[in-house]
Amino acid sequence: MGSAGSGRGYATPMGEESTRRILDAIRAVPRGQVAGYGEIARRAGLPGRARLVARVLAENDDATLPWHRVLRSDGRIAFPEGSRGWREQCARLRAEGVRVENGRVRGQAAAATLDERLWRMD
DNA sequence: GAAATGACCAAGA
DNA sequence: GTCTTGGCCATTT
Repeated sequence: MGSAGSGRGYATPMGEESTRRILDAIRAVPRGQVAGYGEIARRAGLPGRARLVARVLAENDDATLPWHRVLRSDGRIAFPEGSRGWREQCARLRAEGVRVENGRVRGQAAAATLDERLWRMD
């Protein structure tokens, strides 16, 4: 593949390639299911870069992106309780049939199941 | 160029 | 169950 960037080898310092993959992975989450940052990062080909996923979400402008389906590994919402995004995510998850209890999502099993169900690499 | 920050994660107490 | 520590990486100051 041609170097999209100028002669500098890493002209693409994880700008669009990784970001695009992360967004793609998030979009791959089915409705009513949830995934963790680590899972998304791993699926995007960036193991250990969960923080990058968080940053991408914070910068994203896509209303069609199911960002509300992305939670912490504990199954908790990443936003501070009472915050705008917190309530938004909570409401949206509930609307999709996800059981949310006081900011905590009951469905860790769902996330684990997701791994087997959606991205199972035979 | 170094320090601080951030929608994080795993392990230990 | 909760809190703390160390570690990750990219952007900002």
